[in-house]
Amino acid sequence: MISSLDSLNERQREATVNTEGPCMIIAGAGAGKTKVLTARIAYLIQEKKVDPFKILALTFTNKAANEMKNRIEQVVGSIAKNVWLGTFHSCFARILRIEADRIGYPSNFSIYDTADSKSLLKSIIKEMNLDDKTYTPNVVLSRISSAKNRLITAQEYFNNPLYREDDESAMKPRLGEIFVTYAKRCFQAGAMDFDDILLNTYLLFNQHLDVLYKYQERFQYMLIDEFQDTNLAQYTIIKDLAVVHNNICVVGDDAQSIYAFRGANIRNILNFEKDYPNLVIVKLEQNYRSTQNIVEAANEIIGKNQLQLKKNVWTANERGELIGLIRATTDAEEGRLVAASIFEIKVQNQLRNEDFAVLYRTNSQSRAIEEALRKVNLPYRMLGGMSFYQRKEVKDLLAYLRFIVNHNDEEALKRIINEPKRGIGPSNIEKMILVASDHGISLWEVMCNAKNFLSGRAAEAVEEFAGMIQVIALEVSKKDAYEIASEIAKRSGLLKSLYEDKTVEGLARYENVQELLSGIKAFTSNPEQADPGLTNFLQDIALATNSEITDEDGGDKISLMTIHAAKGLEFKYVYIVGIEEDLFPSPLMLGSKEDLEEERRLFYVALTRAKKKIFLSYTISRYRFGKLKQCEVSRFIGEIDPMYLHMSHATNRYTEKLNTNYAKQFINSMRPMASPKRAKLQPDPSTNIQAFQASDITQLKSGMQVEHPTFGIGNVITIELAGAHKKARINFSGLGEKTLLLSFAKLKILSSSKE
DNA sequence: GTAGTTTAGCTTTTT
DNA sequence: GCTAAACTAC
Repeated sequence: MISSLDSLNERQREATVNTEGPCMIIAGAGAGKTKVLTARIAYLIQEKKVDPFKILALTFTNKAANEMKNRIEQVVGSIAKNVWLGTFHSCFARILRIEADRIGYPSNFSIYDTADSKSLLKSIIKEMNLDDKTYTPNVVLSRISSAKNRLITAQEYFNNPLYREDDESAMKPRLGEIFVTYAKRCFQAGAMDFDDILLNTYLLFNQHLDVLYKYQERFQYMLIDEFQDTNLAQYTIIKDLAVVHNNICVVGDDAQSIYAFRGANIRNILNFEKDYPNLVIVKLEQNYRSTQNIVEAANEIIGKNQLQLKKNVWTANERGELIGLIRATTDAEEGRLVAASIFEIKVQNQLRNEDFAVLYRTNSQSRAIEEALRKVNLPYRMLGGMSFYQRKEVKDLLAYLRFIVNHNDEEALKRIINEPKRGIGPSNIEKMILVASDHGISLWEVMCNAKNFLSGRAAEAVEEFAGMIQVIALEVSKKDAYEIASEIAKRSGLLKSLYEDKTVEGLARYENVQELLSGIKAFTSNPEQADPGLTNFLQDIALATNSEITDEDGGDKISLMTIHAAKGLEFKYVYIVGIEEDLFPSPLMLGSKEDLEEERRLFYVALTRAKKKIFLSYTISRYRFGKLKQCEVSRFIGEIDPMYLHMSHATNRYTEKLNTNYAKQFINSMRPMASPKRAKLQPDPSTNIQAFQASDITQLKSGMQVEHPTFGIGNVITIELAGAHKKARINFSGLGEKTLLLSFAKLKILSSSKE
């Protein structure tokens, strides 16, 4: 018999073996949802002898997909690889690649990420001569995105007077036009954005019934993870696919629906029964993860919501410890207190770093925590945030690769045409775009014949660039992804220009590119890799966001991440930081009761990550947008019965000192002194700018006297490394303090001062 | 016209 | 705190 069935309780077993017909598993937090899902797939393969190729299992994140794949493999062996298991986006993209020609796309279509989409929208808005303040890319994209998630195409949107009225009353009457242009440009570029992957899959199935039949036939069994987070597009596609075999199993927890902002519709799970009257519902209500205190406090929070399915989450675990409250004065102190608490608990209980996690509402909160952990030498790992693949230099190299594969990829071309600088500036690009639209040919074709349209140096630069791309594009079928990537990195001059940049940030960028290259190497040299080609690599990378590369250094580390990223994970000790009214709930989510309920579900998700103990921390002041702001305790803390809470010792030491006005006083004392009146920046006539020779600024230290060609003579106050930049605060005589970015500043060192 | 600097402005969460 | 746009100098 299957070993995995043995470790299941009665309900879990029921959810596992009930394979025929529609089934909904409502799984409370920590109830063994992943366990059931994997057991179910293993059961299908081993017991029911179902061909793995005929099983489709969809998740939301790559992380969840990978974990599930590994667990199934442990039970059924390498045959597990044949299961169609992946994120909605990656599975549908796979189908779209196969069937691309049916909807007029090339099978090697590019995938635009959010940055690409916004950039394209920006240029469209500019070309249409619209005010970029009423039509901000953010607003336009979210409108387009939500339309696509509701299966509304650009044309339908444009033709429907209802949407136009909506947009007109929002003072954005031309949104429909922008949408249509955007869709056209994406199509011409052979590119899909994230939402297109869903929308086009839907259109493919609806316009080509033979294709739909093929996949309906193929997917004999379907499993959907995190069903509460599906949007209309996802739900409709699943439903269409399930028509023939009707073996659809959805797993979810309405209490953990936290993606409405991206179109998720909690009603998909609340109303699922209406679409499938003979639905079997299994509720997994026993929590195996957390202590009684945690389960009860979390239940109390989620009980405040109206929109939810009835269930009774309970646990047989010990009562456990109370929720610790940590109160700090600033975000930096919050970091210190959290780090100190982790250190103390770790030493006292002989725990590992990986038993701890720090969760926050926004990625920007990570900085203070990181600094504090670094100071006490606690190793940590950050998930999400500004991911590796979003770094400029990484995106640049990937854009080169994308463009080599797809010469129509407009956004990729925009990135690389003058990066590194090769003398093809905005006005020349403008010219070529004009020529292209006049002749009805693509920008790429213009570039290949630049001599006919441009003059002199610019034409040469363009042709050289185009020639380089052509040469390498010819090799795509002969060489693997790594060979192509390292060749283009060298020949484009990208590596060289980064190598020559000797600043701290230049060095980091160079290393990032090298890291990307070795990542590609790992991809091509993986023995299980059937297709090491560039096209395949790009398809893989486009939808793989962050986790992969960070997971490689799998040492024993504390986890730092947003609450969203923590869904599905568990830790012994969980610190939820920044429980403040202007942060969590997010002020942007207080528009409606439903929004607030989503924030409350988010809080619920955070609380239920913990096995042993939760710490909630807040501070009375916090740096935001570079300024110190006063904060209030979040309403969510007030929603927890005080019987579950206690103030931590560390906090009391600080709270003793606090009086009622302390926060205000503190902020006032921290407020930087009013900057001196800006003097008009006239170059000092005594400085001969022509002869000005900058010194090597890596030598620069605080206390030195320096000369700037424009600002004159000043004293270096501090040199600080702020993120990717190195900055110097310099007090110039007569001008006051100025902060200069050292990577650009031209400074002459006059004295090496008191060293 | 292009490259080099400085400043303004904006940040929820993710595929 | 970081990026893109605006500005300035070549």
